Amino acid sequence: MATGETTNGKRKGARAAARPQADSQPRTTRGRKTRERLLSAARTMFESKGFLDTRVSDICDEAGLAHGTFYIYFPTKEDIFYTLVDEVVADRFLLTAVPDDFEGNVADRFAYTLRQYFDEMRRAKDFSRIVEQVATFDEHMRENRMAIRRKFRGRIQHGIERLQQQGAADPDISAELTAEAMVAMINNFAYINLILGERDDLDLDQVVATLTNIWARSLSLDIEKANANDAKRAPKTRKT
Amino acid sequence: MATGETTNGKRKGARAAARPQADSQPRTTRGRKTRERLLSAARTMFESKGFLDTRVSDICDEAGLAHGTFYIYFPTKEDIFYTLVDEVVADRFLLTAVPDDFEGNVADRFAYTLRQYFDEMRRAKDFSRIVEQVATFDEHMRENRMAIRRKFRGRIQHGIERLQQQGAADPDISAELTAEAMVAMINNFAYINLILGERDDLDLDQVVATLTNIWARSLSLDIEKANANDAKRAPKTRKT
Amino acid sequence: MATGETTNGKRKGARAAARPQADSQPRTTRGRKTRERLLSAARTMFESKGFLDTRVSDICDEAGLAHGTFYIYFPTKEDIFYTLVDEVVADRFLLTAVPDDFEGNVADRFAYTLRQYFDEMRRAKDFSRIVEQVATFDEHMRENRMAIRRKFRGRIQHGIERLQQQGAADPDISAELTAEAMVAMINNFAYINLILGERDDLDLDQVVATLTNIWARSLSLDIEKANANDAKRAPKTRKT
Amino acid sequence: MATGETTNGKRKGARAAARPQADSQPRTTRGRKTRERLLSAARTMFESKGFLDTRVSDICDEAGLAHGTFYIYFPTKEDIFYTLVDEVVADRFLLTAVPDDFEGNVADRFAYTLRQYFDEMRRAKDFSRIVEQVATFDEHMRENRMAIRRKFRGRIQHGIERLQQQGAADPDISAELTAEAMVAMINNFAYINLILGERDDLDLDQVVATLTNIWARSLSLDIEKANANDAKRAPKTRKT
DNA sequence: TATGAATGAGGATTCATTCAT
DNA sequence: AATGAATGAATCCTCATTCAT
Repeated sequence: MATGETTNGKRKGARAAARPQADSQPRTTRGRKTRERLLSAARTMFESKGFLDTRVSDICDEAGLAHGTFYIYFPTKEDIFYTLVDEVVADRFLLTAVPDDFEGNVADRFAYTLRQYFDEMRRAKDFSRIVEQVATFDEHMRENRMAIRRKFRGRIQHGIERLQQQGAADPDISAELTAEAMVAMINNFAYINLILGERDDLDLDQVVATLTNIWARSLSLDIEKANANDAKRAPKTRKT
Repeated sequence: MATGETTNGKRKGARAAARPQADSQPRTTRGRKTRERLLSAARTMFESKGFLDTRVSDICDEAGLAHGTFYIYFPTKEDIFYTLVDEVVADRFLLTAVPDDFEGNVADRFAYTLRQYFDEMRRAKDFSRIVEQVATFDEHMRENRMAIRRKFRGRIQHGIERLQQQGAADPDISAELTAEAMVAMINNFAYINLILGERDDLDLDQVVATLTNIWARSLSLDIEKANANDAKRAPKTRKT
Repeated sequence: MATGETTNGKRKGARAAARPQADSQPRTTRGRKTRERLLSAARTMFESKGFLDTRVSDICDEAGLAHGTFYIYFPTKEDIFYTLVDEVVADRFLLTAVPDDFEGNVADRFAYTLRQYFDEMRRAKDFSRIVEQVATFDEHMRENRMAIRRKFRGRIQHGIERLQQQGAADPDISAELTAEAMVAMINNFAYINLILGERDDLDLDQVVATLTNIWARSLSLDIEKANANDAKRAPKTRKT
Repeated sequence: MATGETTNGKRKGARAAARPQADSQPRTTRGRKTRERLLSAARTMFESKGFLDTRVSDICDEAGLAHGTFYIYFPTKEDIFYTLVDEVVADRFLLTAVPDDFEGNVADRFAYTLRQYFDEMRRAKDFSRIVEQVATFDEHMRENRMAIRRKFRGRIQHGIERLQQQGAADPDISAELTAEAMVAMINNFAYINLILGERDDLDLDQVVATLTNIWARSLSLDIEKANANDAKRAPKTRKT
């Protein structure tokens, strides 16, 4: 025992020490499967009981594994949650990209993106609710959410600025604040109505049309001008 | 998290047994003062540590009272929180009412309300954050929040419908969905920017102007027509 | 929850946070009694099972208290041990002081001190064994032991130096190394024979005589000269 | 700590069930090498983290082997430690033997032995510290230590008795107690100063001289007489 | 009312050891 | 022989809540 070691050494030392190999990638197929089982069970439990009410043992029970097994793969409950988020949510932003061969004007594109986003939210409804929950007390998760939001806002802001440059949108409005407002509107609309499911009877087509309309009007969007520019910018998508 | 779940589950099995008189109004002056001290201490602690991290003993320590004293006044930690919410947040909705003698058109009125709301949010910034946190896992709190939101949305929706009837707003838009979108926009804008303080440098005047503009444009608001009607409806505010 | 709070907040935060009031002095008689019961039970358990094998719950069971009660009074098992050591061992050094009216020469004084020390070791035999155990892995305890040892050695060294100045001891030996050797001899003799009880049949009188003799001879002590000086130094003890 | 207790109790209830062939000598070269790697890794870990803080998995990691491999060679952590002790410490006693052709009187011989012992202690400083640690809670180890000590003491006692018979040492002192005291002095001096390294600046030559002097004086050793006898006893070392 | 001591269910985590491959 | 996944008993510690005074 190195002089200057921790006090007791037995428990304390062990506890403080770097976690063994937890979170390491399993080396065998069996291990990989077990890890998957844990992730799947964790998602099930988080979605049904929430993050706070889910115990590590709940996850293990659900996965049909001993308690100790959990710690071979994940150091804490937080970690398995982060991993889930990365796998489930991370690429959500990418999903909303408009395909290259998309046919339609700038408003159609906005509507398309919106629809993608809403569909994804509906799909991952339960998990998304938990993500929001965790973000209210977990700094790490909050930052994660904010980063995605900033990206999202940046994209909208950038779109507005381009339209302004094209003379297709009111040059006097603040692209930044308007974008911020649009993100707030979209996110919260989805959270309240799709995730919390406050109103299950919503017609998503109508919703998308309404929000797209708000967006267009708030910019005083001139679709003709925008279209003209679009055509010039990406002629390849127009090739017969 | 199954809707209707307990708050956080930690003490699930805890004795929910016969509580003496907890939560009853204290009969003596001294008792009333103690209750106030607890409420004040609770708010301080909730705001600084969050709901989950605040222990009943933290509240008592902050209030300079023995742990047991707490239960004379409140049966659980949740209860003191609800009480606080009722006292702090309850009348938030009322605060946004436009005074009778308000001078200005319908957009000014919207802007005024918005400003009131934002100011209040800024004022109760810390507490509001905790309310949002609790609403993500506490059914009771969530319902509370939704009720306020529904009221808020109803007011906006009603306003839109009236403007439509007056021929001052596009009759083809869905007043309901548009109102829902506006509430989402306003609430989330305030939450992210004022409560979480993502951007502390915001010029509230500009924000209010931007959001009001979005609202107006999304309705294709015709202020002249709206004004005319307003004048007829409430001539008393125009007297002098 | 202050922005920038810890990650999860629920468990982690709590665990990392400053322990509540543990280790505070109990305010009531009942509390003081309970603390005493815990200390007494801890000593019993430590002595019978050793430090490592004693569980906090063992102590509580022995004391007839609930597990949680322990943590009202002591933050960890280490702490209750330190407290015990302070109460049981701390003044061991003082115990070996020779009384003011002691009759006898310098060798008698040495023998007296030795006897005191041995008696005390025998008395606290079981606890002393545990102290030695803990000192092998607990830095805090080790330092505690070393400090006492340094004091002890200092006293012996000082005694040798004085005798050398008086011309009563060989001036050519290293007072420091000789003192160190004497302490090693005394401590280890006591540890092996009295604490571990390797040989229960020891005649302490003979042991004290033997060790005193070794000490005297190793200094080439001249008792006559030492006595003469002693008489001069402390005539009051000689006043008939 | 009840004598005969398990080492540390942690895994008391652990399955002490049928161990396959553990501890058997490996039959292949590869097996022998693996066993060596484990022993070497174990020593490294024990020396750096102490016995209690060293996990079986630490040893395996250090050895670059899978955790399961350990149990092919050693049934428990204790066992690999005992094996190490046997290999590292066992012959320590032998090392202190004075060579046949040693030139010098009886005090020189004592000094030589002492020096050998101190050198060896310094060499195996880290491991020795751990051995002392384990001896405080492991009955098996304690007995091991005591056996060595008894041998050591026996040798010194025997030496004293012979000198007394030769008329070279005070016949009135207890050879047994004096020997016990000398062993205590030597062991503890080495433990505190060489193993714990309380004082790193020690001049070993001076230390050996001082302790040898103490030994000689405590016997009232008459070197001349002792030499004379020595010469008679072992004339062969004088041949040439 | 107020106090503060006592309770004990509850959950996280570790790690020696076994086992299937 | 070697691997590394799986096990689960064991222990620590917290804190909401009750109770005796």
